[in-house]
Amino acid sequence: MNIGQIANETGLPAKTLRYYEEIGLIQPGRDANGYRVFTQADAHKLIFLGRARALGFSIEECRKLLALYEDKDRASSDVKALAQGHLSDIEEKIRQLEDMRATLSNLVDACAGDHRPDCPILTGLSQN
Amino acid sequence: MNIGQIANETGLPAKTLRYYEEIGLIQPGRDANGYRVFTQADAHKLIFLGRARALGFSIEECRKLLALYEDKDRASSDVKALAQGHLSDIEEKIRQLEDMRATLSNLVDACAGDHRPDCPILTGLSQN
DNA sequence: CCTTGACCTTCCAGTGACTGGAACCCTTAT
DNA sequence: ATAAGGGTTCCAGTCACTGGAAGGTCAAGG
Repeated sequence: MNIGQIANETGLPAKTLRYYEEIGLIQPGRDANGYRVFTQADAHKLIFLGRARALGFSIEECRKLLALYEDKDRASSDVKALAQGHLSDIEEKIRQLEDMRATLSNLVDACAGDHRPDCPILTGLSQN
Repeated sequence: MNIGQIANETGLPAKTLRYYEEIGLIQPGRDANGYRVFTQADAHKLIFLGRARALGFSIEECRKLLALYEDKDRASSDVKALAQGHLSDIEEKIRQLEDMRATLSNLVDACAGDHRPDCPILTGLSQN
């Protein structure tokens, strides 16, 4: 399959597939005309990658997940540790965003939002 | 004040202050020796910026906030609109992260995490 | 007077994970 | 012959810094 077809099948942009090859996540073959040739195994791998990325795993984490996935002798504890680490990261980010939301929504609620210049949002950002 | 002192006072790294000058957020003066000279007004502005950045406003949003802050004829509705837009972004990000957390924590919970290779996390990422 | 150390300066490169665009090649249909 | 719709490479840009190199400035100590 050519890059366009695999892009369709996996939902990943062709640009991304080229990038993944460049950084060594995938190794598609080449046709006589220089076009990349993707197998069904590549498609499978790419769907795996797409899912992992959608769960917020970094590329390097994806690389490790892929290695574990392909290592039939892995210990599931290794996978679990990686996933739990990432889960902690996500939870930390959620906490930070919730802090921001709390502060910001207080400021927004306090602001009249009319034609007058007085604004608790601005004074909240500048004061104290 | 020199850059080091202002960095101390505002909690922002000197590198960041130079960057903020480069992109036109601040315009410190210069001493005869070429050193940047910061006033108390600069410090005030930088603290404002630091707070806005800590609330997740982008640099461009900060630029607008600063302009509104310095425009004594602004309408508070303009500030509120900006802040509400950002608040929506934050809430959207929280939603996405919570989705990730839900999926990921299901997978993690399903994984035994022992020496055996069977791993619901990997199968969850690869299947269907 | 010289040196040391702590400042400061500029400029360049790298981060992560793509994304856009230019310039060009290949294939098929008209 | 040409046009459309694939594909290729390579370079630049994104965002908000951050690290580092090479060098200038300043105050204190020997």
